[in-house]
Amino acid sequence: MREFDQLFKALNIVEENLKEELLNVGVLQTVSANSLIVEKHKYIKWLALVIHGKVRVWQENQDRQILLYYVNPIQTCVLSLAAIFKDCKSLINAKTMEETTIIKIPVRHAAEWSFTYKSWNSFTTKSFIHSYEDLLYSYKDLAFNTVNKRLLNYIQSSSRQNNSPYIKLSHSQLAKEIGTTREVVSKTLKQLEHSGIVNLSFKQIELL
Amino acid sequence: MREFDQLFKALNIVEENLKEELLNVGVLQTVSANSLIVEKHKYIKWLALVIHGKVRVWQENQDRQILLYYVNPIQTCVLSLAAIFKDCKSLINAKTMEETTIIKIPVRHAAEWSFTYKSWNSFTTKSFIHSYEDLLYSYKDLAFNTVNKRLLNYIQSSSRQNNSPYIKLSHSQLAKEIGTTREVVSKTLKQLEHSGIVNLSFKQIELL
DNA sequence: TTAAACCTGTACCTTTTGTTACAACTATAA
DNA sequence: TTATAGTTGTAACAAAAGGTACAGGTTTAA
Repeated sequence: MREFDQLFKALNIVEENLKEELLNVGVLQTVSANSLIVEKHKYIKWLALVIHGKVRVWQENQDRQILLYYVNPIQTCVLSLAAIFKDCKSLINAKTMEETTIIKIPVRHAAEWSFTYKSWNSFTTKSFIHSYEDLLYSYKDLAFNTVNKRLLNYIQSSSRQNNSPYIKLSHSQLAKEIGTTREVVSKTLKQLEHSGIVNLSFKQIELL
Repeated sequence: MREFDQLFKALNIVEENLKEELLNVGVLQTVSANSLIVEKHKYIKWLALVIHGKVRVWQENQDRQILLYYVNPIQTCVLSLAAIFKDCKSLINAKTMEETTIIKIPVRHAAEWSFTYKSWNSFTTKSFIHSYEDLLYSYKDLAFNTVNKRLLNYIQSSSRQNNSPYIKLSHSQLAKEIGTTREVVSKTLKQLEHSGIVNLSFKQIELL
């Protein structure tokens, strides 16, 4: 299975026993775009590891949303990880952004392995730490920066990550990334355009 | 050593080898009130476990602050934990609120043990999860609630935790808990008082 | 080609939050 | 007792963010 080999390589899994266990209990699955794969308040039964594709993880409140993070290939949703160990309900939502290939692992195994296999332990620990620090950064951003600054931060980091000056999102999508409303994003983007920082066009922002 | 026994009990440490290692490398220390024990941008060399006392952990930006959490006895600062595994600089600040007894453990041991000892693995994992979920809650609160609501949330949870209707903090201290300014807290508290939700007196808020 | 759905811009207004400036109050230690 | 350091209250204003309403643009698919 090519996908499992990719997984082993990405997570630096060298233990033959762990490879075998993963092949035994892991379920390879392709999920179409825009599928809710983790839902708030529901129990998590599987740990999903993304092989190809992209998953968006967010929190919501009525009609507003705020992004937590994206899960890119060979990462995992740390919220799933948390739920494994606590056997509790999800605090977040996760949806595929495009057709996504995942390997699903029943939660109880994922918990056991963190003690049995060094590479798995290292993977779960790193996932937690990375997610925690990421959230810490977002928290500070939200606490001390204005929408203007947060929007610019988002655009800059998005541009950096995609290695492109073009951000292909509508204003309402952007609003749901940074936790505000569409109108505020439209106004703020116009300000940024007048300041010569971005160029605006239909469903696209160019970072100058 | 009474303090070490308390630690073993609180963390459900049963492995004799781990107990021995902790006794060997752990350093028992009493820190006076208002000491900075973790400083932003500095390397973390010790993992501190609080036995008695209380430690405040926060983020800051110029003259503003926002609380992350308090470390109460037999918990640990998860930020220290994170730094252990990454050998990196602290993203936060931590200060003792009162005279505090801690057991300090050199970071490299804390990392090794998470694979060697089941109870240690369980402790570190639970610490991460708890901290992550806590931060997730705070993030959502900050993203979607007004100062009024966040202040009330803070007062209510503080009252619940201390099992007392009295919150003994000045307005400027409260401002540094919820990430705003003193004037805003004063005004908001007055609103809450007029609504019959609290009684205000010098350095004290009574939750009705 | 046309309807429907979604996107963008913006005027106007409200609410929330932050800032400045001052006056008065309280606790504490010399 | 009295200075002093910190606390509280608040008016007046400014800036940031949110809400309403509507006009007009773009895309897509029937």
